[in-house]
Amino acid sequence: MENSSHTLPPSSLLFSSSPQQSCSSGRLSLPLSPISFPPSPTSLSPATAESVHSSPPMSHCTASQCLIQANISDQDDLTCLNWLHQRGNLLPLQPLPKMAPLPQLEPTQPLPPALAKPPYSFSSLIFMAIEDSPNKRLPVKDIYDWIVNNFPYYRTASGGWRNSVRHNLSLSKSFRRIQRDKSQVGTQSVGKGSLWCVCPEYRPALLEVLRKTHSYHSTNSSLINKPALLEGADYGLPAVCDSMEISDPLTRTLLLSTTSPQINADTLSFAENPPFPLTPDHEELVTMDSVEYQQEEVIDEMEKDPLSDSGYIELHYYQSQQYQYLVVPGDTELDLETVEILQLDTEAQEAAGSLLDLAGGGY
DNA sequence: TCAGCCTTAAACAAAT
DNA sequence: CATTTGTTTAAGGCTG
Repeated sequence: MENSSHTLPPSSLLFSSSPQQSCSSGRLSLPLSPISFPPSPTSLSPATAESVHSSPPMSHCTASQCLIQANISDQDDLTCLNWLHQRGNLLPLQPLPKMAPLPQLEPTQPLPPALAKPPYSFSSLIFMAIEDSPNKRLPVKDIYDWIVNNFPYYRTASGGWRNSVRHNLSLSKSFRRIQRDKSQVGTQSVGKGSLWCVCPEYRPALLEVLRKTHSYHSTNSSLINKPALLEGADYGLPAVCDSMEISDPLTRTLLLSTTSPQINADTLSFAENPPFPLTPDHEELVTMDSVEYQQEEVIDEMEKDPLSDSGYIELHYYQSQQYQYLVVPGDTELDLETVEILQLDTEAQEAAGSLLDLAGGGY
């Protein structure tokens, strides 16, 4: 197994993703406050904000959903940009005034990372944008906005990249177009075009690409082209360690995910509250309110996770520029004190290691 | 060399 | 009518 020290920095604890875990189960008792998860619809247009409030009521939720919910409740204003200010190391991403003059650089002066082209492919950018949305679906315009807001390079780039975004959406099998809910015509602006989401079956691959790109560029400082949200954070989670804040979408995308689609927290939230019917046919357009969703079908399509029946869960965290995880018994009371104990518990680490070996290794 | 992936550009149609 | 959105084709660069 590689890169898994099985030590867990308590304050960088993220989430387990056992299907059985839910906020209402009481088994996850993370002292997560104050959570300052970005409300995500930061850059959303009013048309998209509509979809935020159209989320189905959650009788129970996944850890990530609880986080998001907790935050949304604190920030009703969907245009609130406070989360961007909540980390001192987000200067390049601070919401610049729309017409803010960009720094004038000498011709020979290298571009600061925030203004250099990000290393991420358009597919990855789109993926991150969609993943960072509350309902995992965005219209094209909001994908543009997300990219611009998170990667200042595109603020000044010629408009051709938007064409590339649309080109990617259309051409890539990873993304699926879904119709907006037309039932709200007359009450709110429906907006132009469709919503785009990530095809669940391609999500693991997209995550893997993101991980590889992230890992490569985080270990090659000369090639640094960090997403603005991570600027100054060394791709790590120092802010998380300090305050349990997870402010950047890339980190959230990576850390709230696991290698297994079945126990992926976002996938679970998606499966529990699908914003639209899933069909294997990429060409098919469906309305979001017309088809009953069958969770079992999605689960069946997913690869069986070796840990799913083991009674163990995965904890994902970031340490030493590596994404690592620890496997602990599923009924562990996951407060920080317990985590600290686990960190010192070599027996648990050995158990985790053997389980991980069984599960097929780490990152 | 080749295939595959990605980016960029462009043209066009449809929707708003 | 202008703009946005979505699709398609083509070409070139990069990489394994």
